[in-house]
Amino acid sequence: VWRIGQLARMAGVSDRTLRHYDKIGLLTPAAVDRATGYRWYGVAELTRLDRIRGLQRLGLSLRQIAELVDASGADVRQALTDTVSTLRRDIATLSAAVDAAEDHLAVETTILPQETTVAARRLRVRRLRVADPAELRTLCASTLLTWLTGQPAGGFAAAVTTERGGETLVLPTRSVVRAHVPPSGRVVDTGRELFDWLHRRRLAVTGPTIEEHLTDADGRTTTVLEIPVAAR
Amino acid sequence: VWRIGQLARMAGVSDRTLRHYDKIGLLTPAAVDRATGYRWYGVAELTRLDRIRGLQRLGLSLRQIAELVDASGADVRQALTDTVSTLRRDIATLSAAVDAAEDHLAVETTILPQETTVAARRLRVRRLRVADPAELRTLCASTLLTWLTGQPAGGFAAAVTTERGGETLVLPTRSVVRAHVPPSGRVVDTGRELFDWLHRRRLAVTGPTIEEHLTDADGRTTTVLEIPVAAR
DNA sequence: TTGCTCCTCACGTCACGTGAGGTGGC
DNA sequence: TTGCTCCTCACGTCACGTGAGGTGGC
Repeated sequence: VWRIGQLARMAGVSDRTLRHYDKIGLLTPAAVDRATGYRWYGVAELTRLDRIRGLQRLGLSLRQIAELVDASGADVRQALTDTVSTLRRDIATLSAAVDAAEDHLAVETTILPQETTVAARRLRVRRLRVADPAELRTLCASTLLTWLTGQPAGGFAAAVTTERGGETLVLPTRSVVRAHVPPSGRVVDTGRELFDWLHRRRLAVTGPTIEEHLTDADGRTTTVLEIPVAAR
Repeated sequence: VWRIGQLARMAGVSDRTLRHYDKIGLLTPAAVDRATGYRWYGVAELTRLDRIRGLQRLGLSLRQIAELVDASGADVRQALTDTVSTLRRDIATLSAAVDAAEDHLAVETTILPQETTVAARRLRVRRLRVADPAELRTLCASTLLTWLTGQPAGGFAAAVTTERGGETLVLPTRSVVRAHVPPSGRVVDTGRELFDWLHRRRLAVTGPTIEEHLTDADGRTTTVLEIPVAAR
């Protein structure tokens, strides 16, 4: 009684959508002209299409809808409960991106810190005290630890890894925030930006900052900062 | 200096991800062994990968990142501003689905109303007054109009379409809420559920409800209710 | 020799949009 | 004859995940 375009206009969908539903077996025309391939739809198909679109507005996928379109209200409820959880997770993921983007827009920085969990780690270190941040550059071990919770000011505790002697330091599995020092950047500046980043997110420093110096065969070098944190 | 699996572990991504970035030209290995095809990565690639992942956490697509990974902070800001808008729209879409789903879960109903805008429409009608909703069934025109803002109680105004005579009624382009009467349902019950639905969303009725009776060649029939609305 | 790691295809995901190239009905 | 509508492929979208089938290095 209706051709594909008429049904499409009535229901507010595209004809391509109806062909897609036909292809996946979700909405089969009442009849198909053998000679021309024209699809013909009736009231039953309009009703079914309205239900399909209604369920889709509730966030269900076509795969779920295919199982639910002829099911009971109870089955729909069950599926909806699951779907709402999924949707909330998706929203949380997008919201996290928006928050991170707006923070980055607001703060004139180039670092892009990452929150992650790292495995336990055992280090052999030699402890020392540093009077001024400039001294750190002279130490320049591959792995350098500092006990700071913000801007270095006055003397502070530090440690460098060592082959023999020293003491063994065990860092447990922990949440950390990690950032690379940009190619053009200085470690102290990056450290400051990173502490600022933590403060804006109300994260507390829970242990030593690790400063890892990496060098490859081409002599290229980079520095990674890693601060253990906990929500405050 | 590092093989694909080592870089992957350092950066917290899968080796498959690194092969994907190689394929799309986003992150090319420092060297590839001609004989074995093994990919080798150095510090420059680690730095680049960290930036790629950082930009990804801000919601940028790999296509955008490919253009921005070597760009200035200003270019990144511009792209982020655009992306935040897109992300907000996506969040709004998902939130609308969650809201609709939770409403449906809360309310023990089978209708799945749809908000849409419809074009202007011209009808030739004969007006009448109805004493009781039961009379509507006896009128049973293909298009029936009622002036109600909630449950029918006592007499109310109505109209039916007519071939000749009567008056011309012009309905302007308008926002409407539309719902199908379920196969097993009664029109009056569906009307009540639909008015409840409007009230929960704080929508006001702004004109006559249209009750459209559709019949096809197989004699199957359905009824569609359409109420013009405005935000309150 | 045995694990572990690496390699290259190539399909699948989700719901269609968008041509390309051709035909039916008024 | 001219629009309008319909048809069937078939690729593209997004960022990889997941086998299948085979090989390199300790």
